[in-house]
Amino acid sequence: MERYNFKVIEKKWQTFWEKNQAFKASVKKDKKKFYCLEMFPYPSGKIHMGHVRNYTIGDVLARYKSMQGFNVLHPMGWDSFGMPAENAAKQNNLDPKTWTQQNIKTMKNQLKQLGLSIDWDREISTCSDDYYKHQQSFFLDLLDKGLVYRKENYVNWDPIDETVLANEQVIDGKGWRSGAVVERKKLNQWFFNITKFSADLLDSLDKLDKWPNKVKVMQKNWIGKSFGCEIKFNLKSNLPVKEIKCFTTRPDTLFGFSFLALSVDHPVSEFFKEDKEFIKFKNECAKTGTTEESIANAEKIGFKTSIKALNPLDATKEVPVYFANFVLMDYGFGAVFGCPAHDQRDLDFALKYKLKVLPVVCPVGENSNFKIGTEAYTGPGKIFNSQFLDGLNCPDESILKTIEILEKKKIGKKKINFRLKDWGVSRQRYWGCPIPIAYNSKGQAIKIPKKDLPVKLPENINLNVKGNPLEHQKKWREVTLNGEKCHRETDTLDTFVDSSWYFLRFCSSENTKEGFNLDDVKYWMPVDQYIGGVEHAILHLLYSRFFMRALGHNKENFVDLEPFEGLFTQGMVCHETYKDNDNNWLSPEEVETRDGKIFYKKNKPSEKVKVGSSESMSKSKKNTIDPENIINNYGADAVRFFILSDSPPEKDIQWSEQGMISSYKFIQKFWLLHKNIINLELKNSEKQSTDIDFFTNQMIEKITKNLENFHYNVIIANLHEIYNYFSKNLEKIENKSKFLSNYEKILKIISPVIPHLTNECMDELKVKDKNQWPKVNENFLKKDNFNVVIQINGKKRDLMNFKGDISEKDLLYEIKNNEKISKLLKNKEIKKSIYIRNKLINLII
RNA sequence: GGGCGAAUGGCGGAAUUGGUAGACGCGCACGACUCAAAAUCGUGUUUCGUAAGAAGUGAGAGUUCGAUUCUCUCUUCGCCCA
Repeated sequence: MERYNFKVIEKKWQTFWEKNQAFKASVKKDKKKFYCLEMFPYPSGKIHMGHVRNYTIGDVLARYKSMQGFNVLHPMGWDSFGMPAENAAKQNNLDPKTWTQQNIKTMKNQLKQLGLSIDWDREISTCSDDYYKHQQSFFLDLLDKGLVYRKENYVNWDPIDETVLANEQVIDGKGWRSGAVVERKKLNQWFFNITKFSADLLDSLDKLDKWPNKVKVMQKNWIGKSFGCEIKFNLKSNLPVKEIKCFTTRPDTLFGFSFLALSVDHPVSEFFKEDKEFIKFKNECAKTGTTEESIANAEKIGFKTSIKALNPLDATKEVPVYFANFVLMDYGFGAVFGCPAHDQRDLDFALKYKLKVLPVVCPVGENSNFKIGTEAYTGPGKIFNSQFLDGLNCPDESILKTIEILEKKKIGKKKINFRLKDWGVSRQRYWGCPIPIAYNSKGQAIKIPKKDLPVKLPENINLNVKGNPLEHQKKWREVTLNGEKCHRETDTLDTFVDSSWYFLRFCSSENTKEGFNLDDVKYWMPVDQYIGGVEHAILHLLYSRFFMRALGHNKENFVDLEPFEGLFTQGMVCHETYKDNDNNWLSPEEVETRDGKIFYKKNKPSEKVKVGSSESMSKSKKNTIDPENIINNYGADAVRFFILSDSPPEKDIQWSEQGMISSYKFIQKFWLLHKNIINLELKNSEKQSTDIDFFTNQMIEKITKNLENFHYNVIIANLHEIYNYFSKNLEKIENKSKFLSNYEKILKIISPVIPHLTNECMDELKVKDKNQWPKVNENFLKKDNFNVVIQINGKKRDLMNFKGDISEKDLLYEIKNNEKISKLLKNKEIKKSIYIRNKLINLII
């Protein structure tokens, strides 16, 4: 019998789909739409297994929804600006554009080999000026709306990459790519005013009921709403500044106030800028970094000033004012009041500088002698040592009551504070979207007129220079605006900007005039199902949510503001890691398994290899498997089948060569089964049992349900069940046409997973409506007979087959004839029986 | 330190308005075919026990006729935030 030649057949169908524009999407107002989107890839060279998993999951869904009659939009594009292109181009003396385009070509070809149902006519690439000119236009719109502004700000500066890093690009105080110790530097930066929408971004999370809870919680924490109070502190000093504002969530601990700590960037620091000791201290602080994490882990240090602060509730008490490294200028007011007894950070500081520690919250079971040692008390209790606040229940009553008092005395007011900061979008890099701004001789920022967009990136320039290569492009920088000589902004936009609206662009990717057409967007948006890695849970998703609001801001009837109605975060693809004796990573190709142990393949075949834990595939650990090799060896259907098989899609999956081979065998086996089926020579006897109808309809129901719930790994198990059932029952077939009509339905319901094989099979069967999801025939879901579990005292004792809906009385009668059960019931009285129709009976004796 | 989640055979995992635990696959064992091997096919595979039977879903308790599923306490692991 002929083997299944996946190379020929997969190519055949991929060509067929392309020629027939099988996946081309267009607006059809009378049809219900389904927008299925997977996070678009960065064109880094070749696709990796993570892409295979992501896009297979999306493709199965897109094909299924299309078969269900939805008008499906399933596009793909390239997140093609970013540092890797610039770095690679530097190394290989190439233009980033050339490098990127080559990669796109390679990866597009690889994706096509997977047989994805993508509308390639809508392909976009963020580094193309067709795309970024609209982004520049949006930038100007947002500027007009007051949602973009420029300010001087401290940034995380990566001295190796010579660029500004976002807080989340700083890990343990080091650059996420270079590993360099991050410094603080003051630069003029462009900001998106994301904090304007803090409250809405937070509150709207509740509406996203098709998002994983985990992601919503992460966003919630990130936005970080806290309820508290802003308090005015009077100062005693010979400086002109007489008061300072603080934000606190614990105003009720005000009587435990023993120092005031300011950020080194606080306006008050202006009066110290000549002070050598202060400058030294400030430089010391610069080493701490700016992330909350690095600040939390760093040793708390302070610089004592001669200023005193008065306790706003009792002006007879004064405390020292410090500058401290743990206070951030961009949270609250850059000043915190220290209450060491009830805050660990404040306590560490107070102990170090020998400041007073007065407890004001007394835990239940303690008395007024309660003392604080080296651990702050943050739990509940009763307020004491606090004059008129004494006796209040902490925290519920005490916080509100204190705010009330402070408001009455006009020294404080209720305030809601967010942790979220505005989004700094300036990057000192070449390979990004140019910011459509120029500066005149006075340094004023002037908008590039929309008619002059795009501001194109200069091409083929020398990248091997210090700092931002664009700064060296004298000619490019020159521009005349309103008759005035100006020079262009040389910073480019953070690439997260590119990906914050690409889903809108897909709706009308061919529109050259606007970024998107409002009617198209109204039809296609929101994305019904968005699929991607959980690593984008915060930034990309939050920025995209911001963009919808920013673009829609002041615009009536824009679209529902949430871009992604459904979100699914898939797990990573993992593989064991291997090292040689010198701790160098080894790739899976360099090792082999013999007698359950792992050895070198080549140079030292008798020496064992150190096997490490299984981790997500990464080039640095060399534990990657190249999808292209796998597709070439086993075919796209087999890869799709395997990548869905072993684990639920939301969890990590373990790459397994054995599993891959067994998936390949399944495709081959199924083809043989198919050939056996179509070659059956049977009469159409009337005798055929309805067994196969039951099987088929139950399978349709099961697979439909599993598709709806993303239980794709269970669908693979269902496919095995289907194979097992058909191969075992082939000989029993008596009515071929009935059999084939069931088989047809089966081919359809498995086609989203293995589309090439099933399309070929359906073609041979001359199936007409291949792209239609079969309906369940309810008659074949209800069985005539049921296996009823017989329990005695809750323990399963036997299984008996009865007609459906048999009465309890009849059933008990039948049970008594059961030898096994009657033995157990002998001389016993049945005190009670619980009967669950068609399922179970439990006899209590 | 806080939040969220998870824990089921040798392994990946399945089963939810509380009702047959271990679907399906991998691995393993035995058998068939073969001079032999691979491939393929068949049978078996939670543990203990020859068996009858008993135990069994991280540990312990609770609710219930009945708990992998619900409640509480604990342990371990993962992720996020600090």
